[in-house]
Amino acid sequence: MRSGSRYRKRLVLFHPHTGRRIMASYDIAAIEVKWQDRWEAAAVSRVTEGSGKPKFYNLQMYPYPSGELHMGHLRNYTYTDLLSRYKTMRGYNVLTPMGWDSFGLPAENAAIKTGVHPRDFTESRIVKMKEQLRRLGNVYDWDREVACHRPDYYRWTQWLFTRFFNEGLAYKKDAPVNWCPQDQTVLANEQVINGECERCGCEVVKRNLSQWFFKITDYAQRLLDDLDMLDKWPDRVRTMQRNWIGRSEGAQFSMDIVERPEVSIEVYTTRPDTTFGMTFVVLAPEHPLVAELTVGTEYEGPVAAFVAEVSKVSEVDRLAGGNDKQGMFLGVHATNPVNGTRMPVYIADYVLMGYGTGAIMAVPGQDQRDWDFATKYGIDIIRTVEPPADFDGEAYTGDGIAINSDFLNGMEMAEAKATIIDWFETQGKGARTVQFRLRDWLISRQRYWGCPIPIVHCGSCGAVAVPDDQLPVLLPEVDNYKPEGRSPLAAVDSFVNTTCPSCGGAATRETDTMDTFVDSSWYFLRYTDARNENEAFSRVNADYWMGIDQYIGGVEHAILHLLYARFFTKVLHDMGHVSVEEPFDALFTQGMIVKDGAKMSKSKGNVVSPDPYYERYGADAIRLYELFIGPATDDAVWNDNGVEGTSRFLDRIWRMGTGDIGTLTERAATDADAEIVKVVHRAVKKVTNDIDRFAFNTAVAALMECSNALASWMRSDEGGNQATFDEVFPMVLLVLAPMAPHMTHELWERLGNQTLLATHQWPEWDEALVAVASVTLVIQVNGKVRDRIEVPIEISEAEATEAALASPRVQAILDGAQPRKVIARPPKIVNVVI
RNA sequence: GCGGACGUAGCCGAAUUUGGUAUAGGCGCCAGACUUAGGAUCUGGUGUGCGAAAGCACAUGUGGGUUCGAGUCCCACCGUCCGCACCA
Repeated sequence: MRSGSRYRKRLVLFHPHTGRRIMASYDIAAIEVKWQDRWEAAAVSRVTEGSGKPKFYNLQMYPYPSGELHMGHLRNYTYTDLLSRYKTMRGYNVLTPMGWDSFGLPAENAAIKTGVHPRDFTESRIVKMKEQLRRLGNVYDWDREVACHRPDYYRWTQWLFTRFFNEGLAYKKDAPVNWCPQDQTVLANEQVINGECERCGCEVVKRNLSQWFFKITDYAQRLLDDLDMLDKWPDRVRTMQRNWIGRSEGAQFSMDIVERPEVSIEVYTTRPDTTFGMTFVVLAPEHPLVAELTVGTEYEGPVAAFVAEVSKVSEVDRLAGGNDKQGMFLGVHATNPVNGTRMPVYIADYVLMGYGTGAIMAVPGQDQRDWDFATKYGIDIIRTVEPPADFDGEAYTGDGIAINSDFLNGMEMAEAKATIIDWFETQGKGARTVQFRLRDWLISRQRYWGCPIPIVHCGSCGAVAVPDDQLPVLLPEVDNYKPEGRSPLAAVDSFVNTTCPSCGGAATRETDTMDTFVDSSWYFLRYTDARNENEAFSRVNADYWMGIDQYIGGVEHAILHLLYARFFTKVLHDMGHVSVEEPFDALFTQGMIVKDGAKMSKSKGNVVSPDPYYERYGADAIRLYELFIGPATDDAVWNDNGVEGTSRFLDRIWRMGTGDIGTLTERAATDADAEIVKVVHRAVKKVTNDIDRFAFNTAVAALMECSNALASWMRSDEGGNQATFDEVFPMVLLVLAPMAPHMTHELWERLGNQTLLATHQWPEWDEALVAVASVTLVIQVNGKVRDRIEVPIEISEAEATEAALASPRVQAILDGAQPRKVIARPPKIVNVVI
């Protein structure tokens, strides 16, 4: 890219001979600052709940305050501001707040490196980020700013935690959890991607630790069911959530152990119809019965060794084994409840303790995993579903007729399932059950820069919630931020040692902090009442603004944040704090900006800073290119020349508005004048419809086309009509304003308007002008375009046919012959078939 | 492996509603104008092949199909991306 401001350069350039200023120009920097000040002074985005207008809650996912915005980030911010300004002009009471997801590891890691307090680090970056958002021209209701690291916010995060705790929705338990050795903290399942830490990418290991969980599984069914209501969400995101929740229906039943009559094994299966085909039983290596069944036997030693071996292997490697399944016989047998068959009991690495009962009935005939294991260890295989005649696979998992299954024989899968479950239930041996893949949300973290968990551990009272009047539990100052397997808070004696709020005895504080996804699970509610000192938010305000009419963010949160926030909203609904059950009525997931084949990121070194573009082209041109770069849903490749293009377009609008293009005269309107009015009305309609469907790239294209037409009209020999220009040019400015607010505001003012453009109403188009009187009728012969004629739009089928056949081109091809068939679809097309 | 999305000029992309003018708009490129100069601005051109032109033929990943007509619908394949991945 070239350096130096084009606009500044133009300001000093004049034609050397004529003295005429040869370049339309304006001091873009001065105009930007001027209007940013005006918007602030006019408080265009400060809203109250008491407006008579319909409300519109416009929200983007609040960002981590990194301090450095790059072109990839700006796309998102441009969309939000565009929508904010557009909806305001459309007459809505628009809430567009902004805040900071300001707890988290970057600030803490910086503190470890440089010693600067995470709070100071974070606050300074917030200041920088706000400057950058202002520079882009974005307007927010800053009176509602929230930052989750500030005590006036996390006080209420803690308050919410204690509500969850009191309801039994927050609990502490010992469990094998995901431990990230790099970040020295535990992670939620949702934060482990293919066995790796979502943040740092290093391999996660399992550790048995006592951790805090939120009981999101209590809400699994509702979280699943209500996805159906979210019809303004991308299907993709809903599907991902459905899969993550992972509901399955089946049966649970127990089996007696032949050698140990006092012991029975519970199994869960989604294929109870295949129970007659069960030839062995498998326990997960971590299953509690493993030790019990082998203690004192010859199997005890080898099995213990095997279990130790398996637990050493990371989950990734364990799953990476694919078809090579490792297992071991336990020396005992189980009885198949449906036919009394005696079957060996194994442990195997392919059965997971965390799902179902941690034990399975193995049916190799109908399950490929069981097939693999059975063939490896020489176990019987019985088919109980008749495979299709042409089936040449191993296990057959599809639907079919039950065979070798006694009273199920001849039934199809669904009927067989229902029948056997009824049988289990009447025999009292088992029951119909539902399983979810979703696990409870692990929220404790062994890190400093997060919200302290407001719990006191008392020797006699157990875990006690910190009472409301003692909130917030402030983050203590620490000497060392470095995590060493436990929270840095644990090293602060004055923090740890306290008294029990319940009995007054000596007690210790919980030293873990919360996952930052807890903070972000309710911030949108705080925005509705951000300065409330007595409550997290008032129900009146929350009910006025919720649900969020448009939520914009990255698809990377499809499961994490979006699932947690839905969970929180449902809990708060159930507690009576808010009426809605779903927070986000409409969700839009925008694509990323890609450069050199990767998402822009500091670590990849492919970040494009907006600074030089601000210098040379200004905020409006950047915004416009962010909109124009491609479909909003798709990833887009950054093109250094793109801003040049949108800048040229803006420049043309500017020169048109300041009389530097063509001529305008006072005269009676001509056909060309009438036509340009139509062109503008059509553009207004298209821009409006395109914004409504998030097709910003085509909205910009429509305006470019419109401005090209305007310029040609003004440059034509007869020039443009002043009255016509005065009628249509402001319309163009108005619809361009949400995209390029600075320049349009300036021109709007220079055209003599007293009112602020930002609060002016959106222009209406006249359908009569949008409608076309005549169209091009395409005449095809055998599907190939052979002629085009102008016809009135209301042309009849007969007239169109006649006109087509009268075409000299068609006549020439027909050469006197009769067409076999004529298909007329007036006024668009006639196809003559010969 | 399973599921989903996508594949259009040199590049990014358009073709909304119901199958009906494929390639809008931008970038880039070529030529010209104004110029001491142009990296500004303006004018014209720009899918491929044949042709002086009119025009003709061929082009939406590949191959089939449905249809008067397919970028759009159906089938198979190739490629790219995303999600899930021993969840019983």
